[in-house]
Amino acid sequence: MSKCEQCIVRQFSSLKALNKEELVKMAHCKTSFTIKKGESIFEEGETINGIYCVKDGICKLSKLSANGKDQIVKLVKSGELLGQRSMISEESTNLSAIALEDMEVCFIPKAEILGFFNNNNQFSMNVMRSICGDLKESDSHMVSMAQKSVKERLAETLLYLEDTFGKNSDGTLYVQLTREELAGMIGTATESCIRLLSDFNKTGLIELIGKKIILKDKVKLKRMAG
Amino acid sequence: MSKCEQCIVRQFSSLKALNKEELVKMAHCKTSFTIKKGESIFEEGETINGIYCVKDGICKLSKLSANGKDQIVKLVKSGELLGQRSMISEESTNLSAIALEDMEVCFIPKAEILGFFNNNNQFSMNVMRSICGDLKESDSHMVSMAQKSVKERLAETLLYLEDTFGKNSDGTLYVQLTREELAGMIGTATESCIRLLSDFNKTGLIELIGKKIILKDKVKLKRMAG
DNA sequence: ATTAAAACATGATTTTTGTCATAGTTTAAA
DNA sequence: TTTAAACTATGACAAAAATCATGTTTTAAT
Repeated sequence: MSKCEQCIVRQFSSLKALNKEELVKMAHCKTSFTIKKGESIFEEGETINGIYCVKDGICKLSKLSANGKDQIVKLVKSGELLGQRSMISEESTNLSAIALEDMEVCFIPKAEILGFFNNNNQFSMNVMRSICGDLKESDSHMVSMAQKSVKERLAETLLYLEDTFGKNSDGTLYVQLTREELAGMIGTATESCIRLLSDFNKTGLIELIGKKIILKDKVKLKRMAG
Repeated sequence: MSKCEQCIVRQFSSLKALNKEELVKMAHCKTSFTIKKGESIFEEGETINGIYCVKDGICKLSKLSANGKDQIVKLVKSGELLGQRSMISEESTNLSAIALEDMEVCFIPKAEILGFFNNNNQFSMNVMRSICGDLKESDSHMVSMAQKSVKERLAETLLYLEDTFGKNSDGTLYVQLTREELAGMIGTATESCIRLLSDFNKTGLIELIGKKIILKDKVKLKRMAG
């Protein structure tokens, strides 16, 4: 059992408000495990009695839509928490969390977190702020979906991916999504997504190296994203 | 200055957790006012130092999109609170609140609410739950926008309007939205919205009486909404 | 190394949706 | 009460996006 004190999650998430004593308590009740690429941390509809800390790796939060397609609602990277909403609402999860690469996560039982809520106002406020941030993001995401064209959404999403997850030394986007997953992020058919990537490639906005993507003209991409 | 004890907002919102003493405190610092149909309670980008209680009336929360259209993110009715997210995030509002009918609202200053946060855990949990509910709703709304056709979204929205706000004695939907606003809810062009309403009318799903709408076949509408 | 499955790609076609134009109707203000 | 502005409605057309078909490439399993 490792300590939580130096954990990346502690540095970046609501957990930063916890004191030494609380961190020790948490270290004692947490369970750590690894998730292989493609495996799920939890699935839509599942009941989870606690929250997950993402120590390493990236996962997608997705929701199955009525037409059978997976819509990706959000990507989550190391340092962030998962499952806060379900825990607080005392409901089953409305999203599935699936690893996009191998991951290391810790599970903290609900009782522990609720204890922190009662004794540490700063922690409660942090959690509230984090959820409020998600809400704002989700609302603005919703407006994009409703009002922007697929082309605009693709440009927007490519910029988001580079800004949030960075790029490899060869300049390609770090997050490796399949075309189907990228289509699932922007809410379109896989073929439409592929076709637009092809267009972007031809017009010099991006460069495709196999299935990897380099953003070549971020200024134009930004203008296109609106 | 009226008491808050019997107020509808106290019955239905997070405020239900407040005790008598806290309610008295709140009654002393609140300011009540009326908002005429079409007027705004606050506008996107404004800083609001507190929250609003909706005592009477319905308003729309909308966001101006890049293409100049107003996307309606949510409708809020009496008994609900407004502005929680902005207050907690300590940011300006990301949405405008505009009255769809004459309204009565109260404003509670931020300091007061933060005081309740510190002394009343149940209240904090209620606020968290309420925001978590908004988040879940927003995520699922986003998936609808991304994955459903305009026709499906219209059917879905009409059902939502009747279920949430009810109907008049003549069977027409209680909330009176213009076609432009309805289009703004489902994320489409006004003309497309009007055209589809016309189709729904011709196929007996709904009946149009002037600009009022009656849902005639909710079963088929549900099936269509998917 | 071979092979099946998954992922990528592109063309052809249809459906959906947006835009522009025009006209009738309702609403609210002078 | 009249008059302008806002709203509703519909047609014609253009643009955007989905679907279906087909073929290639990549990946992973045997």
